[in-house]
Amino acid sequence: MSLFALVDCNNFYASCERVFNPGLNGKPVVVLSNNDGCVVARSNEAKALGIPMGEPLFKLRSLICQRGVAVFSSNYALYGDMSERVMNILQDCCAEVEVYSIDEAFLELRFFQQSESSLLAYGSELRNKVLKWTGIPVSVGIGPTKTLAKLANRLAKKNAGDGVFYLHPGHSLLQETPVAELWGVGSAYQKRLHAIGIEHVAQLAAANAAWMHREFGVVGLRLLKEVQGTPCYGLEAPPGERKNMMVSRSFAQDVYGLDALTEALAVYATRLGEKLRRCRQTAGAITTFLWANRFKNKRADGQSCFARTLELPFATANTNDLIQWSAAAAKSLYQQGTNYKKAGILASELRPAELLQTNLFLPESQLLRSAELMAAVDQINQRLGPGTVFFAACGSKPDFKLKSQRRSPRFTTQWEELLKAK
DNA sequence: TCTGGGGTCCTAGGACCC
DNA sequence: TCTGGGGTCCTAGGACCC
Repeated sequence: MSLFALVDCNNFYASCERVFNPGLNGKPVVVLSNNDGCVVARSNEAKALGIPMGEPLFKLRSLICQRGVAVFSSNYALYGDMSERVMNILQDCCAEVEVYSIDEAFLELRFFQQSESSLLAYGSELRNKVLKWTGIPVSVGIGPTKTLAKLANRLAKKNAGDGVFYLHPGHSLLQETPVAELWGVGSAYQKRLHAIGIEHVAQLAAANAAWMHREFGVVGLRLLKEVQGTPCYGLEAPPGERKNMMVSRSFAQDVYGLDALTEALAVYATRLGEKLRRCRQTAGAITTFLWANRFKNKRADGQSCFARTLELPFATANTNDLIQWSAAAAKSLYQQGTNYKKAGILASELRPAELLQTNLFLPESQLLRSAELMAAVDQINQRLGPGTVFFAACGSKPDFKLKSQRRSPRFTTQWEELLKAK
């Protein structure tokens, strides 16, 4: 029988903040999205106060004051580094690991004694090791498919045990677990399932396969099989070969002018170039997006998303190229009088940077020179801090568009920000 | 006043070809 | 005038995930 474990860090961002600030233990903690807009992580105490995921900060002001909620801006340098430490430990403990997101990983357990007690013991050992070595608490869910392991993880968090749960397909808890708790069931599927009387996971597991296929397509069929204990998904290879790469941000305020939009896009193009070069990829096409403010749309037609895709004459990861083409696309998309709230650039048709692609008008030597220039820029920015060198198109203060007023120090990645003894 | 930033997969429909 | 069947590729949009 196949066996998967899902290891998920508890309230990951909030836990990271606590590792370096133990005074936060037992207190409500929330972490905000970029721009300090919404709540994206909550400690258990914050959840108990009824703070929902995704709630905008402005709706929480009074609660935060009254209950002494600690509020942090996202500190991705810190979270990314802590994540790497956790994942390294998991990879030491198990040969087959898929890092699924910044705070969770699937493990495929092979050659494993499959009694429930030995599985639970293995989970506890993982848990204790990660907690001891990083300070991050994790929960472990184990089951014969990824979907069941994922659900087991939820149950591990909910049922105050020791944070480990093993779920087999016939488990009695499935009779009272709502289908919405399943991985792959969002609000749309939930509504359709409810409409035909399927409320709980056990009811879904008893559904007819042909009928599921007809009603919900292959996605629904796989969901059914997974819930029944037949794996349809294995561990995925690391996303070395990503298909797209995106950089997008909301603006702190609505933007009306083309110049300001172009400047913002230049900043995103810079980030995108860095991301591409870090992964040794080039983009064969880029799509430039502009979004009008969807909460206060001032357009007569109400349209809010505008996009233009450009097939590039040659694949590139050069910041200057990305800036030029995204600016050209923005110019063609721009409409006066629209209040823009967000913009972004998507790189697609990614291919390895080693495959230099030239054409008649672009000799190889020129491509090599441009790659060297970019490498030099990256090196300087790495050594002296991000944004030390940048293109003039980004304006004079490249980071002016992001609000991040409550970020904790980057304890583990910047020497100047090391935790100091008091 | 203030509302995240990424991604993936699947399906349907149109264009085009033999 | 009649107007098949099968395949591929592309795109837009929906649904889901963290």
